[in-house]
Amino acid sequence: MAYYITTPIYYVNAEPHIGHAYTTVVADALARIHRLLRIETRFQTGTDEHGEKVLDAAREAGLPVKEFADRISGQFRRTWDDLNISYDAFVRTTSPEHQAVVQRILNKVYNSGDIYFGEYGGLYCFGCEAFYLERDLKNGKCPDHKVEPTYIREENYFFRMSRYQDWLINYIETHPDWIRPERYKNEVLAFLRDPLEDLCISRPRRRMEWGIPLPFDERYVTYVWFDALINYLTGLGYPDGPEFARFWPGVQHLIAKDILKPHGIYWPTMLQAAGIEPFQRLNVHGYWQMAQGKMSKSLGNVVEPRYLLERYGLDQVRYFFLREMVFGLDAQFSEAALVARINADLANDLGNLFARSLGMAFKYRKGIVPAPGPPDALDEEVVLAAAGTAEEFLRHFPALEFPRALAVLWEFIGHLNRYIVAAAPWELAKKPEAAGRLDTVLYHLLEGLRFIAALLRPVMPESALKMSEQLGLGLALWDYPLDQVLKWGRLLPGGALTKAPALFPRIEGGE
RNA sequence: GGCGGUGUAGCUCAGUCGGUCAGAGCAUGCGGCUCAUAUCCGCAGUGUCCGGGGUUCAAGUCCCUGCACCGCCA
Repeated sequence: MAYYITTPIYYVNAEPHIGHAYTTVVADALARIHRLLRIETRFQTGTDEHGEKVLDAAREAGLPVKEFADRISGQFRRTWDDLNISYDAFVRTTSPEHQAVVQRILNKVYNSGDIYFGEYGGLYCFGCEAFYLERDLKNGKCPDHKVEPTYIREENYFFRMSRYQDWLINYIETHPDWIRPERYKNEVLAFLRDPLEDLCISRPRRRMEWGIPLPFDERYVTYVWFDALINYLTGLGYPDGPEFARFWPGVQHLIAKDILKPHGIYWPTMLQAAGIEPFQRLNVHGYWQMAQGKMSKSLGNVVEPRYLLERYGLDQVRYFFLREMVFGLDAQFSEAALVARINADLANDLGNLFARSLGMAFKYRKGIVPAPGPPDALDEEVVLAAAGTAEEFLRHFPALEFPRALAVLWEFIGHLNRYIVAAAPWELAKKPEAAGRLDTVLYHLLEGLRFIAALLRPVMPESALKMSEQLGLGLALWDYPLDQVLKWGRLLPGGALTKAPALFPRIEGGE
């Protein structure tokens, strides 16, 4: 059993923003939890570097296009490193390996007769890199770029996508979970109710040179989407790499809703034409809506991941992303909401629980993990709740139900906070005859915290590690597969706890 | 213009097959504890479940219709 998760390769015409960061954090969390479950995992991201828009952006920046692409690609990579993204492969479409795979696929499809040479004339928007019909324009201008398109007539190569329309419809209908959530599956099906056009997959070099040359006609370069989608194969060393054999077609693609069409229509038909099995699943998520309206560069409300990290902390941001957005739906983003989550969930609920538990262990037991005595009803409830939490969390999380999984975990955090009040260790500490009882309560608290840390690893890797260290756990125990880590009683009495600053400091002062 | 979707407490949202469904968290107010990051625990709310009509013994939950917002396609 193997698990292959991908993000889109990000287009280097602009710097990373919160939307890219969300997709990538989700992919990372999924990769991490599968690794912890000891499922062989491959996680790939990268950058998409060809095409007109990159050329334009480079020109605007006054840099040679390759240098510009290098720079932005590097920014993405650094941002992911800053976000603690555990990718196994970072594919760049300008790499020789990728170019070779693209050309190989082009040849294959060309030779099988699904690419033909033809002429097309129409209104072309350079910003969109797409042709428009008269009726699509708003006041004669491109609806996206507000620019009048140019009439161009040119000869190009076309991919016979239309030929695969019926196959695709049938495939979607016979694989109900192939595109999820359902809403996006319906959108693709709705689109397929109309006849599917063939896809223009070339650009004449004399007009646009920044792309991968067609292997069968040097006068043309490859249309950027046809080039980009193939990255999912490149990273696996298609066609002969051992990774390809192991991880394809068991791939989970992760995308935002704006690129549903290329992934839901171009990509599967391309694979089919190339004689490659379809991907396993397309997972589509929504947008972060900015409180001030749609995020756009011109409005100046683009939130940079780096800013959030520096100001609020890495794990805080990762937690927020997963807790706040239901996968597949849009969510509101505001710094106020982020601060509210940090203070309520991380500082008050979890951070404070951790601090008070360790605090009491130090105050009453010199920072040594005590040996538990026989449990009473209260303690047994904790053990039961821990097992139930782990079971539910591990069910929801890989199913992309992050808010639900985290809510379940926070239920348990609340349970432990209430357990403290009910058991009142400070009262027990006053009575020498209650020493055994106090040991038991403290042990249950610390062991409960170990469960929490273990489950939080995919979401907040650094904080989970800090918790683990402060609980005095050796890495040997930490590295067991998750299902073994999540057995009650693995925290060994006699272990030495460590004091440390607050895990998640409160953020004071309003916005 | 065609087809999704959404509209539930101040805010963000749960509400599976129509019958404790009128809920959770946050924010607010009051009370309690003191181990803790002025944290934690308990209690308290408030809602024309978008409007109107209908089906039913019974409707946020089904049907029709109107409005608002959003998305996809044209």
